[in-house]
Amino acid sequence: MRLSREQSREETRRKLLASASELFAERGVNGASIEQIAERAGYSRGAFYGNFDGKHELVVELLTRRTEREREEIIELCGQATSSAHLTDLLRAWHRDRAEHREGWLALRLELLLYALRNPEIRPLLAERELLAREAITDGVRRELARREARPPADPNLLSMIIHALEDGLLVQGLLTPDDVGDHTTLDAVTLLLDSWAALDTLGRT
Amino acid sequence: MRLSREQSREETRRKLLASASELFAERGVNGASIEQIAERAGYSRGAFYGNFDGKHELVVELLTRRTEREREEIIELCGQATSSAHLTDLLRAWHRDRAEHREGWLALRLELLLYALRNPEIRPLLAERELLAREAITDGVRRELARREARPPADPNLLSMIIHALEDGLLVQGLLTPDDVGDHTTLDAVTLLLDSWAALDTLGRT
DNA sequence: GTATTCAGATACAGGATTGTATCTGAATAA
DNA sequence: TTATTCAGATACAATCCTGTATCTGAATAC
Repeated sequence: MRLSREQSREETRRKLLASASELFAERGVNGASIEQIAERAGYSRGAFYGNFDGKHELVVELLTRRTEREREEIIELCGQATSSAHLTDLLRAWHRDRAEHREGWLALRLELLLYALRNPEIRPLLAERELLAREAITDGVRRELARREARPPADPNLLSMIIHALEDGLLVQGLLTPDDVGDHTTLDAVTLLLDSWAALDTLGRT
Repeated sequence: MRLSREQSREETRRKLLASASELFAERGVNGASIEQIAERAGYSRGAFYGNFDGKHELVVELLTRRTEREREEIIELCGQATSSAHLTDLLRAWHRDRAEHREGWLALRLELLLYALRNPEIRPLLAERELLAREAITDGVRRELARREARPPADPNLLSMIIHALEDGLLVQGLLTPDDVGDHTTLDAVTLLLDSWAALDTLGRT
């Protein structure tokens, strides 16, 4: 069956965005040329300029769609998590889904961070994703502490900020010193933090 | 006074490396052309190729010198720290020295990380710096826990890994959601962690 | 003081990238 | 069916970047 014009156009945009994601991870936003992006998607440079004003607009669209997709993933992950699911199980599932492409995923994240660093007007697009993730973690931390019959020993937003920041930081350390950071390290660290926060609250109440 | 050839050459290399650092932070390793690097340093492209085989060799040299400089900074910082200095004071001093150029510093760090991601053979050069920093933090954590009359509730290397990773992660979060991460956040977080680790040990011994 | 060496400048050729302008064939509308 | 519109391909001019080859003047060696 032939595609309608609208369908065809959307399909082209989708392929161009997917191709760009790959190439941005491989060669960087600056290192990937329009021609390479179009070619890998199976199109000519003309098709690219017919669908995007330029690389900047493509990046913005990419960020928008990525944030939307991650929102859905987070909602799905938390939705299927009954209150009985451990926070560490959620993190484990989250990391498992990204395990195969970990370096590529990190590369793209760092590239987009740098792009946001140099184009402050798009920072909110990336920030939204961080807020969503942190909110989900805040809920998880609350539940975990409740399970340990402890109350948050500090602002829950600080606690989830710590765990969320830790994920990024450990990803980087795992890249640079793989011998010191295994698959278990993040979970070990989070478990340790939850235990010690529970301990701090327990001790504080005596 | 005229410079000797050797001095002159070293001076040129120094200026080229400094210029490259700036431009890498501003426009990325890929986005900065040899010509721009040479021009900002006050030289021609010929001078660049006379001193470096190409951009790759310059990056390697840059990494080598940066690691060396950071090693000295860490040693100096820890050296002047008598055992009476708090870990948080050291972190405060460390961050203070980088406060003015925080975004540029983060940009360069992320650029070099991405470069290492795509050139695995140079990862050890970046890794060495991470190990140095983590060792210094390990010492600090040990002292802080001792001050609280507690023993490390887990492998001290994991504890320092957490704090070190946290620094990176909070830097990123501070960029994306500045409202949620102030200057005090890192110190708040580290203080909280130290307190809760001490609590966990205390509780574990009862 | 003269010859030599070398740091850095200049010149040039080849290739890559960009953005636009124009062309073609299929999808829509009449 | 025929006319029109539009997605995508092709062609082109302009720019930028790279790497090398050659030139110049100052520092070293004799």
